[in-house]
Amino acid sequence: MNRLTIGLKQAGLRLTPQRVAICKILAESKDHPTAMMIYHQLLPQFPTLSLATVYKTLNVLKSMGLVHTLGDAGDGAEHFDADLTPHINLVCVRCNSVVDFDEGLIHAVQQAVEQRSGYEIQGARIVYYGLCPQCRVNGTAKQQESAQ
Amino acid sequence: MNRLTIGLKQAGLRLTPQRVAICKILAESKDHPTAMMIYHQLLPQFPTLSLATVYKTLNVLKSMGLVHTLGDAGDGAEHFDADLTPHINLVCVRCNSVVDFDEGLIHAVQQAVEQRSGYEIQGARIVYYGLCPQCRVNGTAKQQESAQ
DNA sequence: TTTGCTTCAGAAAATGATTTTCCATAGGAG
DNA sequence: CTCCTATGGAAAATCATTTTCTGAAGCAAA
Ligand SMILES: [Mn+2]
Ligand SMILES: [Mn+2]
Ligand SMILES: [Zn+2]
Ligand SMILES: [Zn+2]
Repeated sequence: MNRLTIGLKQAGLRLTPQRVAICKILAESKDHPTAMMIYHQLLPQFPTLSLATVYKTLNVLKSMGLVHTLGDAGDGAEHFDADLTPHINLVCVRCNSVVDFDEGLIHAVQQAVEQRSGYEIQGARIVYYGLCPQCRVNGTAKQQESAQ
Repeated sequence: MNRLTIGLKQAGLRLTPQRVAICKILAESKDHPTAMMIYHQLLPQFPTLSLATVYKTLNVLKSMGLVHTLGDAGDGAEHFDADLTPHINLVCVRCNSVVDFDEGLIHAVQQAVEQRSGYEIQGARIVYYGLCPQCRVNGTAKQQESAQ
C-alpha cells in the first residue's frame, strides 16, 4: 500500500490486482519506466494483461497528479516518474537510460518559479540529456550514423 | 542569416527557401512552435509545402544540436525551442502555451550538472507545467482559450 | 443466494503525430 | 550541356497511444 494505491482508493477507484501491480512498479523502480516496460515486467505475473490497461492506469495516475512524465528519452516513448520531489533527471540519448541526479539548488529554483511566475505549478520536467559515462567510453569507437 | 541557417550551411546542406523559412520562424518566434504550427505559418508563403519537409528539417536541426525539444505541452505534439541558453519554460496545461521564465539560478544548476554528473551534456529540457495566470482566472471551465 | 447496477480488464480497431518511401526535379561541378 | 547528388512533396507506412466494445467481476440491497 503506497502513495499511489492510496491515491487511487481515495479517488473511489477499485484497487484491482493489475492497478496495484502497476503502482508497485512505479513506486519502487528508479528507472523511469515506459508503459511498454511496465507491461513486459508484469506479463509473467498477469499473462492476459493488456497494454491498454497499463496506459489507462498511467493516465489516471497522471491526471491525479500522482506521477509525472519526462517525455521521450530517445526511444520514442513516454517515461514516467513517481518521484514528485523536485529533482533533476539525466537522460542518455544513446542507451536511453534515465537516472536521478541530486542537486540541492533545484529546490530554490522551484520556489522561485512558484513565487514569481504567477502560475499554479502542478509539476516539473527537469531533464538534462547527453551521453552517460559508460556510453562516453564506448563512444570513442562508436557508430557514426552520418555519411557513407 | 541566423545561427540556424549558418549551421545548416556549415554542415554542407543546401539553404533552400523552405529551410531558410523554417529556421527564420524558429529563430524569431518565442512561442516554442510545433511542426504543425510552423507548417501552417508557412503555407501562405509556400502553398505546396509538405509537413514531411518541416519534420525533416526540424530533425536535421535537432540532430545537429541547433534546436531543443521540450516534449508535449498537453496538445500531444512536440514543441521546439531554438534558444539553447539554459532557461526555464513554463507550460500551461490548459491553453498549451509555452513561455520562457528568467531565473538566474538555472545557470548554476547547469554548471553543477556538467561538473558533477560525468555526463557529456548536450542539452536541457527544463519545464514547469501548470496553469498560467490567465487560465487560473478563467476558473475550472474547460477549453477557454478560443472563445466564441 | 439472487437481482440489478456499475466498474473493470482485455481484445481489437482507431487515432494521429511522425517517419519513410518513392520519384521528378533543382542545382552544383566539371 | 551532362552527370550526379541532394531535395521537396505526395502518399503510404509506422507505431505509440487512445478509444470502443463486451463479457466478467465487484458491490449492495433484498
Ligand atoms: Mn526522476
Ligand atoms: Mn524556451
Ligand atoms: Zn548511456
Ligand atoms: Zn493557460
